[in-house]
Amino acid sequence: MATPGTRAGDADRLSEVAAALAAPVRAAIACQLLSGTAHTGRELARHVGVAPSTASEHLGRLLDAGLLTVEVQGRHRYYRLADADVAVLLERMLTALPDPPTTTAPPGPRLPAAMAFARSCYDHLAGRLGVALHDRLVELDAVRVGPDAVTLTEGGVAVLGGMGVVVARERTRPLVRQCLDWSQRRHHLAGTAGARLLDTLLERRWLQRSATRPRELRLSRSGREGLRAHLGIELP
Amino acid sequence: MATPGTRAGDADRLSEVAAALAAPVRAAIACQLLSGTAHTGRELARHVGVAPSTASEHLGRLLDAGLLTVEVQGRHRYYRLADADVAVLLERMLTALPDPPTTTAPPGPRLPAAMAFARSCYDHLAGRLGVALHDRLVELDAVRVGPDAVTLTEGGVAVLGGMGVVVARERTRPLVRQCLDWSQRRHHLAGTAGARLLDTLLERRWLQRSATRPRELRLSRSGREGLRAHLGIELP
DNA sequence: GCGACCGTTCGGTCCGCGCCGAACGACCGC
DNA sequence: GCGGTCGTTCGGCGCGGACCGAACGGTCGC
Repeated sequence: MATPGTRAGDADRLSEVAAALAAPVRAAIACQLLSGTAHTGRELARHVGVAPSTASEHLGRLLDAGLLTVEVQGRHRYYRLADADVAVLLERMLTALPDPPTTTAPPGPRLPAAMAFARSCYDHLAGRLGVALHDRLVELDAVRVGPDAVTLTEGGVAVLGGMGVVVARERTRPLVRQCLDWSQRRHHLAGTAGARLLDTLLERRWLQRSATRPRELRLSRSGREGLRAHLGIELP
Repeated sequence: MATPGTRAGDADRLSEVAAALAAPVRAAIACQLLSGTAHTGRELARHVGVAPSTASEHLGRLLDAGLLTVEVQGRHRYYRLADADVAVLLERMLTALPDPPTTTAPPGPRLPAAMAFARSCYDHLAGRLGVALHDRLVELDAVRVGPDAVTLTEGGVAVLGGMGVVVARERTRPLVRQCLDWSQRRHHLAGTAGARLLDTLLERRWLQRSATRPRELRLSRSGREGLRAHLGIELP
């Protein structure tokens, strides 16, 4: 299943790694080492602007955390990232992190209190309904979630076809893709198939756009019945 | 370019986010919120086992770091992850982090103390020197790294030719290939070109095999100068 | 061997942080 | 209005971490 359900140990390990990177000096060292090259302690100390003894302590902590490896060569000790996993982790953090420090945006238009049951996300379906559909399609093996890619199965093409959704492979984007729902923090269905699905549901009047907030969607009676008939989903 | 070249600000922001997650309590809160549901401060306090006042401080820090959003509703304050980016970041960290805490591996058969500066890997060059050569050749566009394949460019044939390395296409294997260096966590050059390169360097006495450990190589003075002259590499 | 250098360890200072209990303001239900 | 609940802020305690300079063991070059 897509939702991991983090267990206690995860949080502990997470905090360990985070603590190892919490000091600006250590974060700078890690970034420096991210180039893949090895560096001596003194080089790193000079680069981040601390005394060699201080750098040594930081390097020790990074070693303890398992983020670094040291290689002794003569009177030098070359530090490098422990392995590819660590490099991947840092890269992911660096690419994914930038939440700007939340410059005050609190007033604004005030969110509609409750997350919409169904809403559109770009050109596909999101919200609780989007997640429910995604999960059901996975359950039916219409969409198959692999370690790297998500694919639409033969059966999936048939299931969608039965609902009047015609999917044609496009050059520009994958047939199916998972999109993380901010409100649900679960995946819903994106990609060409996701877009065609939304189109069809709107055409068939299974979904209708709200007059006041065009991104919000309402499930009609026929839509509820249609989804139950075609996919076996019970909706409130 | 493969190496992203992280800048100073990156490291700072990295340490900020890391510091926000460094405390076990905060990491636990973040994991709890990763389910996507909002929680009140007291709920979170109870869940992670601290006093409400303590939780409040932690929540304040997470807010400051931009990882959380709060939504006031009556006398309750519902905390949730700030946005999908944060969820993605946490997910990535949780999936990518597991560097096991470095289970003690010190005893063992004792590696030859220091990783060889240069060593042969089958029939081509590995170790730090192998990686340096590989990187430099990529930099010079002598070797071009594509998404699927690695190719030797026209210029690359010329560069190698200038060093006396004659490469001829063979039936049995690709001209160039990348070989992952276990000690360096970087690629070095393999394939026909890699083999011919090592041959030539040995013939020219730029490299010499160690008497005691034949796979280890020593870079001679002339080798150092030759590599600087032909490839512009500065070696220690 | 003798210096020169590299890196770690040690002692010491200081700041910040995590934790709590108590007090305070905000809000709900009655 | 009045208690009860929720959450924050405030003092206060104690620990751990960050930093440095000085001292110590290893290694290289001569």
